[in-house]
Amino acid sequence: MHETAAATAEVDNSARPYHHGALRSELIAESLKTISERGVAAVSLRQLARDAGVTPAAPYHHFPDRAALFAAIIAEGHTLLYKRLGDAVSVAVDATAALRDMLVAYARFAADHPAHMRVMLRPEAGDPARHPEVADTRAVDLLRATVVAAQREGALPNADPEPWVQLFWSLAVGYVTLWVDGPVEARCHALGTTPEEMIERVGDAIASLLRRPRG
Amino acid sequence: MHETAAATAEVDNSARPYHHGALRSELIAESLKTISERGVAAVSLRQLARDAGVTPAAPYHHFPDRAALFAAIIAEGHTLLYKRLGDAVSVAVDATAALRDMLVAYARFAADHPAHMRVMLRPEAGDPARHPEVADTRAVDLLRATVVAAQREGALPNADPEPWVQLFWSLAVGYVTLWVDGPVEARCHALGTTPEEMIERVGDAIASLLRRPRG
DNA sequence: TGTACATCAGTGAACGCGCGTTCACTGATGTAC
DNA sequence: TGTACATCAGTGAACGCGCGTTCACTGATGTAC
Repeated sequence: MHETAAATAEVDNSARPYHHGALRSELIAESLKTISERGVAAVSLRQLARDAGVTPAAPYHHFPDRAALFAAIIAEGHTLLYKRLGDAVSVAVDATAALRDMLVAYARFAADHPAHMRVMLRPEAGDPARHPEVADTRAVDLLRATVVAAQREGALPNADPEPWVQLFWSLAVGYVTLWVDGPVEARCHALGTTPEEMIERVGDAIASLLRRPRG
Repeated sequence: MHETAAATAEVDNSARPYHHGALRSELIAESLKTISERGVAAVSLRQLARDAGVTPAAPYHHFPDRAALFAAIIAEGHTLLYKRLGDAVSVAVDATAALRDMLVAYARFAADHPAHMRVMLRPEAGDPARHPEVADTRAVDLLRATVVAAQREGALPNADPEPWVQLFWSLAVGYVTLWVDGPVEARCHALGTTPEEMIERVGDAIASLLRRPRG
């Protein structure tokens, strides 16, 4: 076993190809792992290079600087999130249900991709001035369309949709902010529930207001 | 003028007392300035010491480590915020108005104390495990009392108040998250309004739902 | 199918930097008698 | 009122560290003919 292990280690070392082959995607994967475990601030290109078994200068062939890495993660996050929200809207029975389900889908996205979410909540990490893809508006455009649909259905007043857009957007962002690094986890535990269940109830609460019978 | 300035500089140097006199509060003040201008990550005890004209070791007589500084800022922020929310509640005509005005007051607090707000949105910076004052519940307790009052007034359904507490809390946190480092400023500008005005409209929107005539 | 060559994606060493924190110390302050 | 002494809040030097980034380089890959 000893010789075999030594031989294997030797072979592994000599067999390591000069070109990594998928360094860019591995750097992103390592970043996400670090962010989940120790936060955005703990990410360094040198550490990522070490994790990938590569020289400190190698990442610079894929990302011009640290902010570019974060910008790539944010862009990827926007695409994943937009997909989730689109799926939620497409199966909803009406616009009120769509708004409720978008909220829940947003929180589930955060639960399934906490590292993406953490970076998305710190857009300045991606240097938006130099990386405009950080300011992706697809999700909020979809939200606006859904708000307008709710207005047409009479669930929301027929006034300027923008305050409603801002309301639902803020609600989703606030919930995940309080969840990923804040007190929601502990609070839900103290209340005998879970963050996953709590966001459903919050969604039910706001939906109940939209559906309230009125004269 | 030359000699005077030189003399003054000399006097200033020799007149500088061995004891600073108010180092702790100056360190906090310098932190807040740095956070407003360059973000939480830019704060370092060495730089603060330099700003205060003091040796790098001096701050350690007031804060055992960097996290303790942030914990102190968070605690101060909680007290300032709680005062604002209490004032808002105390002048509101009914519970619906109180909920609306708490939301607006929360946003105004963030506008007036952006540095406090930024740190409060990153509770992990204050190492909550070692500094329990970071998890201050006065604001959310006041919110819960107001939600219960709204239920008594018939503005909200008489069910579990906690989802409503979570809803208003998330709404406030989300709005300021999107404001202090996010896209709300640019978005409001594009819409021909301001973040200060937008939060009023969001407050009106949610209040209109609570007041909606119903049969 | 073979070869020349451009390009790509690594290496390895080095740069300068600022950071958090500790240490033994000392000047200034305040308190007990 | 004066003095001894404990305590407080500074000094200045040093520690080890990891970071982002740049540089001249070279091995591997892929493409045009």
